Amino acid sequence: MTGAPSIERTAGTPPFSSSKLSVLRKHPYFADLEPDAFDQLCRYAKHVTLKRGTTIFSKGDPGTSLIAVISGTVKISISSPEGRNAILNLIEAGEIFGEIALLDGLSRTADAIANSNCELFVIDRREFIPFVRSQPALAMKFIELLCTRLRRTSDQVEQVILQDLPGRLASALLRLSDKHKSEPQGRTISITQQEISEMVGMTRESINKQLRAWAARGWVRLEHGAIVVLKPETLQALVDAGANVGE
Amino acid sequence: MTGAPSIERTAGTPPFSSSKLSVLRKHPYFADLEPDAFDQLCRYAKHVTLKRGTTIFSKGDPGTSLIAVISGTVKISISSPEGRNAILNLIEAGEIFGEIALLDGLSRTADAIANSNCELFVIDRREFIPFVRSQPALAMKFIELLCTRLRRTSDQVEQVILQDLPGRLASALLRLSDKHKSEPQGRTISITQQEISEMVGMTRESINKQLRAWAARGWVRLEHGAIVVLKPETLQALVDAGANVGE
DNA sequence: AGGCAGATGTGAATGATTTCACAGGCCTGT
DNA sequence: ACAGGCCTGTGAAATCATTCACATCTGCCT
Repeated sequence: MTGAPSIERTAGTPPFSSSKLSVLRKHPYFADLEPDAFDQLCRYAKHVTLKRGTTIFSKGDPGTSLIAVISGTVKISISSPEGRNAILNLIEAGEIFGEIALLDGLSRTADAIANSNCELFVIDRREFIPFVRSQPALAMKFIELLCTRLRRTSDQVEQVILQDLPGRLASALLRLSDKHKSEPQGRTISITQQEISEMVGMTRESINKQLRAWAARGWVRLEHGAIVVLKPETLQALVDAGANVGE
Repeated sequence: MTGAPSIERTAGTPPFSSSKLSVLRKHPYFADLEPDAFDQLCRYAKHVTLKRGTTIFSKGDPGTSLIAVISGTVKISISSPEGRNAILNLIEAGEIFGEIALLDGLSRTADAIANSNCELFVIDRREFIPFVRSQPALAMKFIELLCTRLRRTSDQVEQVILQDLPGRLASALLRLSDKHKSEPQGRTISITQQEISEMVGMTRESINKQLRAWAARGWVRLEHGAIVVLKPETLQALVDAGANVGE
């Protein structure tokens, strides 16, 4: 919604603090990469900081870069002509996105928007492709990444087609809470009900009513801008059952 | 629904007629592979023939093989506990499937069932993985394949969430008819309405009513077990509009 | 402290799809 | 040639989710 040009064409900030790299270093995509290779990769990257709401790229843009999130979260979404929109994924610190267009050279399949203030690393295709050739292990890493994405997206199709509102909502909550389960705040998910509704593909009102019904039974607790999953097993059972078995 | 064991564990038929390979050879995945490499790949393959309805593998199975379709079509689908099921893809002669589990070594994400009598080539992971290492270009091919699949699946999510029945049906018809547009029978799609309903994720009855409405306007023609798309541009316009603009 | 923007909570009316219950048609196997 | 099994066609009733129209509530900015 901003009139700003795509991030990919703005000037980068060549030097960057190496401490920021630890977020990436820890992540599975890069963890078992040789130190040299990793450093070289970082040398190619542009460091970018941007404010919540900034468009990073839009569906249909020629996509020539891979982007890593250093801090903040990025929303991958699609919107219809009538203004409805669907959130396909939320990318958090340490994760990367934009790999499809990078790898096949075609246009971006969705919009990417900063969902909070963000710091990113942007790696251009021109520098990246030759680099991959010099590091065959990296190609394998990307194959794994693509497989993971494909599994996740297939799952989404499955759920949207086969499950009803309770099932879809439950599995969205479980997926989101699993992402953070090892962290101090436990199973608290920081997200608005509006955002959940766009991930699940149903209206905010419907989501709200379902969440309150579950809150009344003690399965979740609702906070302002957050949801705490209290009974993950119960929600999981709901997903496995496939439909309203006492929603 | 058959009690037969998974295809992957049945004995193959080592020798096979080389003429059958031309179906594969023509396809983009293998077209620009060196002849030697291609021949070697085929030597690893088991040739299997099976009848309509046979289960090739099921969701959750350990997936250790890549499968190429020589003739017939294979249905990739998922079913819910209540018996609803969703068709994710139809694989036709010359195409391959099962690559996700092959590449990441995890379990199969969906069921694969012979949708007609089929001839297949089955390549085992044990033989395949070393082969990929000896042919780095092949890894790139698989990255492309995965990207294609990911684009297609993302599109599906987008449509199921953002489009209504007419939009989803129209785009399913267009996708199916595009696959065969270069063939003699033109835009005739051989498929039952039941199958379409499972691809689109709505009931057969709803699909039937919509199709008849379009047939009355001359946008499609319905035959027994087939649909002819007469006005692809009109259907495309319907998809682009995003919703009922005179469905 | 005031006020606005974004987030949440609710009910009634509306609308889209599903469910259910059939009927006829077409093809295939025997 | 006939029987049974998939396909297709249709309408009425029931269900689920959306839309619409508000009322709070919270936090933040000034």
